[in-house]
Amino acid sequence: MSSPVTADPGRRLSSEERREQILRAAIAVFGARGYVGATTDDVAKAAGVSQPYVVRLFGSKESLFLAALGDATDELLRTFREALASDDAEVPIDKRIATAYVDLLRVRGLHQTMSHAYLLGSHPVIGPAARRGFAQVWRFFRDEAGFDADKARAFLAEGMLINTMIGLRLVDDYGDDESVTEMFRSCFPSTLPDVLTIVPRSDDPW
Amino acid sequence: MSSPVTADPGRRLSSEERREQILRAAIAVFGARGYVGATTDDVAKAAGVSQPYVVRLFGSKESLFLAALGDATDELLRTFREALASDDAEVPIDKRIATAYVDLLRVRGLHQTMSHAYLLGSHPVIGPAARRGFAQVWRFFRDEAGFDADKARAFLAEGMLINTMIGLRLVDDYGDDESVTEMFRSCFPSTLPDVLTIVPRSDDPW
DNA sequence: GTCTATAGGATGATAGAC
DNA sequence: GTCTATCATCCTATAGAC
Repeated sequence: MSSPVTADPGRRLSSEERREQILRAAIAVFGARGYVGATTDDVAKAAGVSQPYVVRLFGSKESLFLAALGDATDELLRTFREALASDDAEVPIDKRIATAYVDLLRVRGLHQTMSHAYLLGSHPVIGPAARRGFAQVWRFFRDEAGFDADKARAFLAEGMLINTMIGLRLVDDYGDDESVTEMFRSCFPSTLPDVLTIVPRSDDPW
Repeated sequence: MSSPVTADPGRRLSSEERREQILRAAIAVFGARGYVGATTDDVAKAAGVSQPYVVRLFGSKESLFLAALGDATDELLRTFREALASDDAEVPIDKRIATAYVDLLRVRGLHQTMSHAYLLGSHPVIGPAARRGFAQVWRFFRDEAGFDADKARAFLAEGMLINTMIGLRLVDDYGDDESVTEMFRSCFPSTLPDVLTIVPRSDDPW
């Protein structure tokens, strides 16, 4: 089936295992449909559980989204820190972080769940959480990676553009000309191996 | 009241005038809440008309969103072309376009309506429209402004970062430290006059 | 730990009057 | 050109059994 993260739907798991599983599904589903557009039933189906159980475990759709956003942000920062720590003298720091960011596309919906949150700044609950998460990333670049403000800004900007191209599902549907292909290529350095195999397509609902 | 675009709510207007008025409201509302999150009643209230009338004029919520997206994209390109044409030798092309982009923040929700659309790539109707609109902007940079691919990409990236900071409503609520203030400043060159007066705040619902 | 059944509240769209 | 009234659908959340 099309569920992105289902693992042995029939089994009885610990609450902790289920949480993880549902969070994965939530990131995929929220990423594709957004906070309001995604239903708790979408998430439940993707995780292979019932809709009321999702609500039961997380309390509300809002809490579920906050948990998914927190999880995505944590995973992003963890991956960045790994890239920073892997003291590969061959490859400069910024290059390693950029590669890590693109590799993270394997986690379906991660970039887009964050992007959706970043667009909801006027939401009374999600807004503040989104601002906190975004600030965490900024501080990583400044304090941990050692970028100056300009470098950090440029880096973040490229990241937001990547998120946009991913959200647009730009890969296989580029209207009536080739300029979009050029655009897409110029965003993903050709040195990166299999980008095209991990980028979500327009016919992929999640 | 809080309606962003209400003009003489009681008057009887031509269909064309009403369309314009409702489109303005739709851009503001969709920008703040997203395609799914915004209701046709939100738009109606912001425009000072009844909810069924909004649906009547545009056929459906989906068509209304497509119209709003098209309108926003048109206005963006028109503004860019104006900036390009104003042959001000003092200021280089890219600087003029950047300034025009920031000035467009006066049109509430314009940047964010586009950003929301760009996140809905897997939507069967909105996805293709969003890809077309984005490609139009890319082609403007390449074919009309004369940027090379690298320059166009960098420019687009900075734009997406600006959209993000606007969507986050980052201006007046920056959590627990000053790093966010720094981040915000580094995105908006201080040469720009009154950015802070036209940027939407976190307590502004639209 | 997990499900079925369902209440209750929006919300998009239609019918029809003025 | 514009409104009021209303239907039908969808969706979150709760109740309660196993």
